[in-house]
Amino acid sequence: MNKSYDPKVIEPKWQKYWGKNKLFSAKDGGDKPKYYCLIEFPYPSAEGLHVGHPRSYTALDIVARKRRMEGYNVLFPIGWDAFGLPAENYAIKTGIHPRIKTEANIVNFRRQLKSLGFSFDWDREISTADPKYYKWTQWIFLQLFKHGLAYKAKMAINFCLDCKVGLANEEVVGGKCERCGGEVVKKTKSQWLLKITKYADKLEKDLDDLDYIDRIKVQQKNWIGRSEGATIQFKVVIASEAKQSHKTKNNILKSDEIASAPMASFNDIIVYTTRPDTLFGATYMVLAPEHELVQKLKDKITNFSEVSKYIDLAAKKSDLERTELQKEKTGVELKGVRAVNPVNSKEIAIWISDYVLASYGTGAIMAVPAHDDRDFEFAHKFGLEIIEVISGGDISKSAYTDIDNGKMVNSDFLNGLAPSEAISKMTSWLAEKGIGSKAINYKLRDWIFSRQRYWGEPIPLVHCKSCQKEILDTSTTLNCYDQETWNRLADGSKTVESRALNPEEPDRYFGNIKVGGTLKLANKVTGEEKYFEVKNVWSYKNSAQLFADKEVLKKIYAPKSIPESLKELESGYSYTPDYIERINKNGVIAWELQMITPGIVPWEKLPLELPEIKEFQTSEDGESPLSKLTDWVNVKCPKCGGPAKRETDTMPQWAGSSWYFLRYIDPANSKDLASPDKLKYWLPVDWYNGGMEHTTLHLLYSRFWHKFLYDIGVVPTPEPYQKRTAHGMILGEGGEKMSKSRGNVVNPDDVIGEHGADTLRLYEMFMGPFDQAIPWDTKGVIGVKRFLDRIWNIYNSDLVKPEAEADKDLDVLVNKTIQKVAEDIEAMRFNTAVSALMILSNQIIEKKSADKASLEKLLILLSPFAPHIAEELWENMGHKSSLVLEPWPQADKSKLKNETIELIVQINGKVRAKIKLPADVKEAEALKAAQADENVQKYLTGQTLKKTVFVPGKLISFVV
RNA sequence: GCCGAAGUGGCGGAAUUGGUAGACGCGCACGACUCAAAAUCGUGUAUCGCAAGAUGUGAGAGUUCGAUUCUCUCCUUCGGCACCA
Repeated sequence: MNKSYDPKVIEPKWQKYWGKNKLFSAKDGGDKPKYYCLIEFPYPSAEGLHVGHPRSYTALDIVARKRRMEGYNVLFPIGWDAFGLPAENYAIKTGIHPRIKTEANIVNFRRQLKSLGFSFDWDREISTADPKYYKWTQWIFLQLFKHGLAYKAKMAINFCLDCKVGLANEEVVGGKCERCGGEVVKKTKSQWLLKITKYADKLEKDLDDLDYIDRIKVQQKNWIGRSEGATIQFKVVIASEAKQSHKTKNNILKSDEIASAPMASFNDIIVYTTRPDTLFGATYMVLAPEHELVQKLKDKITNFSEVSKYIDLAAKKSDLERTELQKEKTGVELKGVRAVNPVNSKEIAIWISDYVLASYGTGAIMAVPAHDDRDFEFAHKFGLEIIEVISGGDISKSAYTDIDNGKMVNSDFLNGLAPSEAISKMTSWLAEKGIGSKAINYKLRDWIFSRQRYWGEPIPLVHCKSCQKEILDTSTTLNCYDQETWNRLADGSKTVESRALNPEEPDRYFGNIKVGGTLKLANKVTGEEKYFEVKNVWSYKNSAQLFADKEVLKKIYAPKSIPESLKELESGYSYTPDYIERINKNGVIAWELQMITPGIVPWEKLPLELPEIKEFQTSEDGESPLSKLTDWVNVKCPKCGGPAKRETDTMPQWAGSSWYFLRYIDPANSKDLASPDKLKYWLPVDWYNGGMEHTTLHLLYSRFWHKFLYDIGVVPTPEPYQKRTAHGMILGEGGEKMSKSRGNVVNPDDVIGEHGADTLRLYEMFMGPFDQAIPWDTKGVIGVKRFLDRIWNIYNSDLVKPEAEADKDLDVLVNKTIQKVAEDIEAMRFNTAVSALMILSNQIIEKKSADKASLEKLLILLSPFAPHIAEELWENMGHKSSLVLEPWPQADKSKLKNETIELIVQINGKVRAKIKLPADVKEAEALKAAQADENVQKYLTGQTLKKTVFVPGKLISFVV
């Protein structure tokens, strides 16, 4: 009677049954506690489902099914991340519209997912390419735009010369075009960017309270790359030819010399450093080649042609070259100008080099070759001075970068301190003197958000020349004469204060500010300009008292809202004492500004649908295919009614997936992206599982969007996902990545066809630790199928006779299994959970008998993993209602221990005997029994017993 | 270079308040069934040894009655970032 069961019959039967009876529908409310399980919705590719999908989906399907049995109202939804490049590339090749192809792929994916028996709520299915859906993607973008978090800037992007198409970073593989293998060059284009950097601190800090696996937290933290340090101001002076030629090593300037130096103060160079303690060791400074001051100092630099040549060379290097050629440092000294180290008035050289990045910090560094590896290498190559300021290393061999050891030397008032102490002492010294301040920097960059592609959400904006002209003509200009002020003001979308910035020259930063007016901010150093709408203006004196007294504040600002800066103060932020003092002395003007881009007008009639086109190829000059549709592009400006043009860029694939989990909550809502009540009920997502590859992309992006939506009051929680786990990749049979070209792709359809969905599900859970990459093993699949066949035979043959009486040992094992399976599911140790089920079934087979209750419990425990066979056998046992509705079993704590145990007897740490004893045996009895053992006696006779160790229920250890 | 994870049979892997190393599965060997094969079932399966026994969790040291588990040093593999000052 050893039959194998036929999944082809029972699996479709139960899939139909579950669907018809809506057993997996989530209710928007009710008495049950809610539980939101989420998997990353798939991109419906032409290849169909990959075996990797079921790994993640089965795992959370198990959790969802367990939660339902535990009495939760579970939301476990599914949808389609339907915009994306492959469908568009296919369209370019074949002329078939991406929508047609994508819809066909979705049909295939839906069939495949249904054939796996996942307990999705299919009534909430969504697709990001559906205009009813992307209406809200566009709406969120417009909110970002209106809050100054979306802006356009000129950027160098990747561009494939063969395909004549702009590429995303993800589409560049090894410096070549992913599609055609052609050469990729940098091309400067105007791009939309989202200001994710504004959320850098929150994205980092809030990770602490989340239940994300450590790897994810660490990776996101690294990516955000927060570092604490200080900015330090260096004055720039003109160097005499004589001083230059002597390569003066100890040229200390007198204070009047600095004051009378011919350079204006706004040509200070500000550097960012994490090691202000080493300031006495700064022997030169380095600017990024792109640093604006290089151009500004053009007339003063005596070797400008050489400098200019270097800048051109650096600009031509691709990212690849710039990192590949990092072995050898290059650079050019700016002759004719020198910087002054503010701590000791020492005159030092200024260099430019491409090892300093324009995009990080201030684009300028102080070089401390004795205590920084890169500076050390650079100083050695160009023969620059190296001064040791921390003892403990050997700076003749390498830079000493240890921050935890060593003592400050050659550093005047820092001498003798530990570096960490020196950092805080130097930082406060700099602040006191007004030549530096504490600063925080992030590696995170703004998110390049536009694609010159067709198959994505159109960006709902209009470019209007007349609106632009109006703003340019009517705006008040505010000039910034130094970079620091610019940096403080030009951030946008926050409150900025005037006067207090520079109490001595208040008018210099003051403009004619009106609510609703437009403010033009002009950087007089670089020529850069930015425009702001003035949202609010306040003026007040003696504000320090106001900060402290909330009631007074309310009176004064009753009709208006409290400015953001004051709110921050209330919630624990603080200003430095000298800053408060300056406010007291001078009073303060505060403006709430919002960055705007002149001439760009939101298109509010959403959705802005993708127009139909026939040519999907990006144009010669890298413009979106949409730009060729003149009828669509030319519109009336929604603001002034004049002639205007649409934005033709589309959003990247990451847009739709940044908020999809919100739409599942209320998928048919046409008034809101989801109703506030339902959002309040379902959020946050309780458990989200996905791939590690999305840690710094989708996961970070969607946290950013969610935090923004929280700030504007759309969603009720500051974080979208409470718990995030990640699955490992499934590799091909040889341990290599599965790919079409290697021919090692396993198609889930084939596995299901041969062995059934339950086998595929169970195998993927059993194959190894869930979070690790693991190769596919066809033989392993067979092993799991054998297990299911054995299960089938337990219930369908005379192999096992159901007994009325429960066997005591079996009862203990059943209870142990209940506990083990439950714990393992929560900890995602699915492999050992399956193993526990195998042990239980093997035991039943060995005993050739089992009671009804035990047989039922085995089916319930198996059902989240292999739901079809479990339902079928459940029905065969005579049950009328679905197994899905059964409660999850609880282990009987009194039945977790066997009555007899094998006590291990060790002598000097070596196992010498195993004796059967009652589980609750006392030490004295155990000792007697152990000493009575023949083998033990052999080792004990003639020895003196030094010590015995007794571990109840486990072992007894003799030391002789 | 920095950050992170991990090294256990022929293979995937079990084993956490430190207490029988190798659960479970694959593979392999032998046996049963069969004319035969497949499937299935049974037995065995870390290494050396006939055995008693000894050795054994990347390497080396340490703590301990006892270490895959804790500490230190080193090696290797994988993943992420990569001149981030």
